[in-house]
Amino acid sequence: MDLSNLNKEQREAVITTKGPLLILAGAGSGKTKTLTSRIAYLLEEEKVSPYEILAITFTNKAAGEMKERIIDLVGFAGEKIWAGTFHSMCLRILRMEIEEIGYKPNFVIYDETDQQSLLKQILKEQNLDEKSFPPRLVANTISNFKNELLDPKGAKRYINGDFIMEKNVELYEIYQEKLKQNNAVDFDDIIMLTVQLFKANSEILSKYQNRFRYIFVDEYQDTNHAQYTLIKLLAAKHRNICVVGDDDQSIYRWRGADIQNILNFEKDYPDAKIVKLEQNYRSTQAILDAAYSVIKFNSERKDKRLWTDKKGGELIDYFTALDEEEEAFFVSREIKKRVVSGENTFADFAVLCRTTAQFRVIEENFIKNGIKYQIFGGMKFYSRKEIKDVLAYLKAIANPDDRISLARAISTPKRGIGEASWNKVNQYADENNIPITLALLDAAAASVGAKAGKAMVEFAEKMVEFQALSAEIPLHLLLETVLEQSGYMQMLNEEKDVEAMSKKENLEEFFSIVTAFDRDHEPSAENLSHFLAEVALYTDLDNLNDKENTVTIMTMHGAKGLEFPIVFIVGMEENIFPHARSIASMAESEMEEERRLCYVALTRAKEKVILSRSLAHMLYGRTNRNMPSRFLGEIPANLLNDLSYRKKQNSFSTSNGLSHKPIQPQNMDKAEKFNIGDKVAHNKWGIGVVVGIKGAGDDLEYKVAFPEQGIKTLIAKYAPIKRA
DNA sequence: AGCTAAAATGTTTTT
DNA sequence: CATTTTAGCT
Repeated sequence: MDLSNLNKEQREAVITTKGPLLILAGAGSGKTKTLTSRIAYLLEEEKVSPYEILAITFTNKAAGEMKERIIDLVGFAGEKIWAGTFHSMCLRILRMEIEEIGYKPNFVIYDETDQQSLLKQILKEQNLDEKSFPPRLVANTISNFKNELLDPKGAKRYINGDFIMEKNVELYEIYQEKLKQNNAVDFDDIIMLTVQLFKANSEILSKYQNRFRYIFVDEYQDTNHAQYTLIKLLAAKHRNICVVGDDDQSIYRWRGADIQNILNFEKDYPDAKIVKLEQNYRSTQAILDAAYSVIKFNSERKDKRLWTDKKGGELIDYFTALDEEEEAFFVSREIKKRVVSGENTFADFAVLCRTTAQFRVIEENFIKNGIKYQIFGGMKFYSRKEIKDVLAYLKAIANPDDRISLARAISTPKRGIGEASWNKVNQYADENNIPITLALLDAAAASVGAKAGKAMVEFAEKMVEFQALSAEIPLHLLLETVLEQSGYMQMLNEEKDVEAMSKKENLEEFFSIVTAFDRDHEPSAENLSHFLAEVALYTDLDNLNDKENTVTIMTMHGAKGLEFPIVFIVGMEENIFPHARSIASMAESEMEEERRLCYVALTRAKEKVILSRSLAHMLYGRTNRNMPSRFLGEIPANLLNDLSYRKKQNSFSTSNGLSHKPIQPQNMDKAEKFNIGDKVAHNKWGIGVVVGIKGAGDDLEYKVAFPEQGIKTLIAKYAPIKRA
């Protein structure tokens, strides 16, 4: 196999096929290329079967891309490797083996909303009020336990006489029982239960240990204890484990990621080989210098510095706006300028935000300015109300024990069944130890009122019918039947507002997703569960479409592993970035995580970074004023280019009176006048001839004929053209 | 039970 | 400011 396109370190990583290997890969150091080459090398040179390879990536999209690249290198065999996220891999195992630990194979996955509903219900039953036990916090505590592989028993050790913690552990215990009763698992269970399964049954563990002779884990710095243990168990037999990571890019410690996993790799595997990839192929020297100048303020890191052949590069632009509207306008203007001049296309840009709440202003401004964009993160498609409603039906069909989904389905549309009646049937089911569906059919015996009782029986009978259908007819037909016969469609048709219209559109889209699934799956109960699991693990990051010519708007977290020619980072303000919570926490470690996030954001850029902030900021209906982000101050002034037209102004002296002056275009003074027939030189397209002139002043446009590209329309004030 | 209107509350980051 | 939760009414 030809390895000549790899550098020395990359090649070393590729040909070290036996034993533990740690690849410390800096941002943009060709990590994916190295990983895919290494897998291709195993397949081609060492004749390893693709079935023996497990590759764990951070998103399903990354897994798909990795597979594609491997297929490019070695052909169809690449299709057969196991590649996916921790969650998708564990789910695949659980689907086959979960009965071993007392769940049924048709289990469903609870998302945060389902989790929240369950917790609220438990709090009510326990007479604990939500003020002292905010469900969010309880869920968080439980999540932390699970990430540490602590079951309720194990969690007791952490009470230490703390009343709140004691209650939290009690709640955890009940929550876990209820999940099992509902035959449901939450996100963290997916990992924890797989570990429990492996620990409970050595035969099953051996099966997978034997199978996976070669294991890869990407983004190892962001694995938590449960994931770490899982990999350690799986790799124990063959010990051919290759992990890739960068401590400077660890940005998920808030959800349990443990940096020690990467730092202790050498302790876990004393014979580990370590390869460092420090040459950066992505960014210019200016960007790397800026990124380094920020990250070097962290004390909790191994010092290292990326280098590149791409000397120089453009300075980091920096703009101060009056308010977020103007900040968004600035972004639009900069993008438009470069697109109209022909230097870039929309797809070259990303706008990175610290929080999803910042998306809206940007989005609205993009719409106003006709900038095409895609948004990743924020409100997910599958968490929309109408989608969650139909999913509740499907989940209850797949798993009749799922009372959370059943409760949602039974009350949408309204059937005259209220909380009181619902509680009665639940109690009746528990007391007689019968499935909830049977209890519903026997509503009268549960002493539910006549009207509500009749509705319950009707509902339950329908659900039983749907269940029978689910194994026989394709999903899209099942969906259609459910929407019709449950009265859901009728309910939507009666709502005549705009909302209802958009709900219907979303359901249409869901319908086509389901139809697409049907194309390569036979109707069966298993495939319904399979579909629901796919939906549960779906993130819109997986849908990132780089073929569309659009600007990408996303969080900095979402941008991990991606790259763009030009990156905007908006909201460079204290309290936004770094986030107010990490400032308030006083823990230096939280600030260091923000700083790593800044490092990740900066190193996404290939050619240019454009930072911005605004002087006034709206939060909860009040105007706030934030200081410039400390990270701005950490970038040396000689790397920054201040674009602000009011740069001499003090940040706090601009309260009132300042009107929105139009922003002056940067190269106004340079704009030359041309006539038809003049020869002009364009930065990107070379020499062309002016063949048309339209408009005047700021709107002056030239039509220029280029030999290669044909006739292009250029806005005079932005176009990078000179007389030739 | 279920609607409407008033009141309260809240934002990191995500598999 | 938005969105969600609750109280009060029918």
